[in-house]
Amino acid sequence: MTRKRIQIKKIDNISSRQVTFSKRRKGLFKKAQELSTLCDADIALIVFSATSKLFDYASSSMQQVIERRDRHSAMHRLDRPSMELQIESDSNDILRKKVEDKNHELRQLNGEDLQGLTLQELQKIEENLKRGLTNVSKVKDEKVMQEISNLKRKGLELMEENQRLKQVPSLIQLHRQSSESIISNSSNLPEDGYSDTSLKLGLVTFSIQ
Amino acid sequence: MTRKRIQIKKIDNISSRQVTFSKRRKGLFKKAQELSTLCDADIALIVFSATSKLFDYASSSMQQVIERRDRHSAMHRLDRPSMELQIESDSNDILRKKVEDKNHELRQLNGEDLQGLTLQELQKIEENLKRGLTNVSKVKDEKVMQEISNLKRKGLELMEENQRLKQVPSLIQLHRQSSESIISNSSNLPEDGYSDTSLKLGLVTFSIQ
DNA sequence: AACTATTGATAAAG
DNA sequence: TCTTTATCAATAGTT
Repeated sequence: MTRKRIQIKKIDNISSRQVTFSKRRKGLFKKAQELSTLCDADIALIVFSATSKLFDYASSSMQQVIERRDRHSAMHRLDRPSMELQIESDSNDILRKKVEDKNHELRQLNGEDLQGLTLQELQKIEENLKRGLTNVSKVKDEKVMQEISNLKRKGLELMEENQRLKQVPSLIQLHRQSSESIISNSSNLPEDGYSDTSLKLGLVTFSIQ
Repeated sequence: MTRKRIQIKKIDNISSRQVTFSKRRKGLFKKAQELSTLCDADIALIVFSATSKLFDYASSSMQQVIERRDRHSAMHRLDRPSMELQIESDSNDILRKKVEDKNHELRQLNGEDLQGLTLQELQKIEENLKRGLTNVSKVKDEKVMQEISNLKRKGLELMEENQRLKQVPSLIQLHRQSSESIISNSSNLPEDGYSDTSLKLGLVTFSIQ
């Protein structure tokens, strides 16, 4: 694919075959991961080199993808599949079906997989979405209003606290003036007030989320 | 990779995600085959689309590659948790959990079970619903417009049919006047026209759904 | 392992 | 989906 176009047939030269294997293997795994990420696909890739080295990748879990494929093949084949796995996971299949059904429902609520639905069905989904949106918006708005009133209340409390604190320094001065020896004791009240304020500031910060 | 570089993250737009999936899937399978041919590698590739469609490729046989990998893993596992646990990862309990999670998600999209969510989480759900609603409405509107144009076309056809039928009675009268004995015979043509019309009316009713 | 000329893959648009 | 086109990405051959 570059300096010169190459034919897609086994590379004779061993070392260049190995080099090409390294380069292309890297590219292949990258592409697999990209496809998985971009398109939300579930992918498993297994590569054995000519020298029997194993390289593999799975977007979720290898075992899971392989089992999923086994089930898929079994479901879509009317002849005789290897029934070992089928017996083993019979009850699971029902649950898997449920999960897939729910996923399908969720995708439809996101506007996917809608082809083939009747106008009635589409309208039903649309109505459900509108109802859900109304409900969610209502809850959200309530929470917003609650947050706002919380913040306002806390703001008010802080302002009141500040007012009180502004009056404290003069109090200290009064104490100082009246008795120099009691300074260490008289600081009890002001310090309590201060730590209480910082606690409230902490609450505000926390509740903003 | 082309008109513009893209980020490797899930593609939001549904249709372009599907288009990209088709293109890249094709490319990925081609690369896998090329690597297998060029470097004599044994390769298995399994891809499930987001809609659970299966695509797979194996240079030899899928089962063979998978078994080879199992053997390989078995030989090289120094810490493997005895793959029973891996299979177990999809057992009933986990699947039940998945079903319940999906149900919870669906309820939340309907505006239930929202207490305890943060403002951010609520907003995220709200956004998802809006996006879904937009997508669903778009599909529905397209379908509505299609239905309308279908009905218009059928209406036109019926009008044309009516025009033709209106000209038939005079034809009958002409026949009556010329020969009283042929009345039963001459009614063949008009009756065919009539039954054809009612068939079309039936189709219209049917297609309104 | 690095480089780079070239082909290949593909995003966007129709 | 298919085609076309402009670009970006992968990589064959080379050092």
